[in-house]
Amino acid sequence: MSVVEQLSNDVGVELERVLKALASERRLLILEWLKDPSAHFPPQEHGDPVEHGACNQFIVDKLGVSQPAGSRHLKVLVDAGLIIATPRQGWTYYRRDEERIQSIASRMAEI
Amino acid sequence: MSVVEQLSNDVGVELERVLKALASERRLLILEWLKDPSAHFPPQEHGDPVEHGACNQFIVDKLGVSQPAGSRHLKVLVDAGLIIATPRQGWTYYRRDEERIQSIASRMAEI
DNA sequence: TAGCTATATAACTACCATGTTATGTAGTCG
DNA sequence: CGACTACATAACATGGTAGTTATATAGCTA
Repeated sequence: MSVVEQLSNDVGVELERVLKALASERRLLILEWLKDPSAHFPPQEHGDPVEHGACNQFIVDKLGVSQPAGSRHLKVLVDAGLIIATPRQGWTYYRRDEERIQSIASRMAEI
Repeated sequence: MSVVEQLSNDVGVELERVLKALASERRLLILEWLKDPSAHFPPQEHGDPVEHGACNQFIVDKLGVSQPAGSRHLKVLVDAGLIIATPRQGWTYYRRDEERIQSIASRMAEI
């Protein structure tokens, strides 16, 4: 199947959006950090870093941008389906959607 | 090797640029068409479509944008290393850099 | 309830991407 | 040489991206 024909697939439809989401050094860093939250962020009092991911605040701090700017980067990644947000006890935790990321990586092999 | 560490590689250094180049429906179409120039463009009087690719004019026409707009899309792809330009007898032919594209696809598997 | 914290949203600014038309440049051909 | 063609570049308009500060919302906690 051609890349263009894939534009009618669930992933293919979103291909341009996903690529736009990935085309940012800061968002690539976020995805990298989320591969191993415990290694990149301070210990969390609530929420298991492995199960739920890292909280917004830690990510924003590490990015070195304002809280709204970091929050929007995370939203872009969520909207592209690359990460999953889990609101919990006033915090929001983010983790990679590995299945979806893998699916996108497969499509990229056919670009 | 992590994605971030790859930022010191030849491909990794360019990862953001490549993703920005790919994050455009029009440029994805160009790459798709160049997979098989003979199937997507009229016969060329000069230049072998398989060896040198399709000429600027055909691509621009098929995109349906102005000549400068199409020309710039092609330049973005060239600058990202995704296609190769071959000036010849007043025309410029473009073909995919399959080796480079494959290299990028491999890196994407580690995103 | 009152106040604190975490996150999201609004409003604004600056910059980049992409489109256009106009023009420059290089090669072809009569 | 002069006209034509192919492509690149310049100049400009416009929309989207990404940053900021200010403000709203929601959940703890005393």
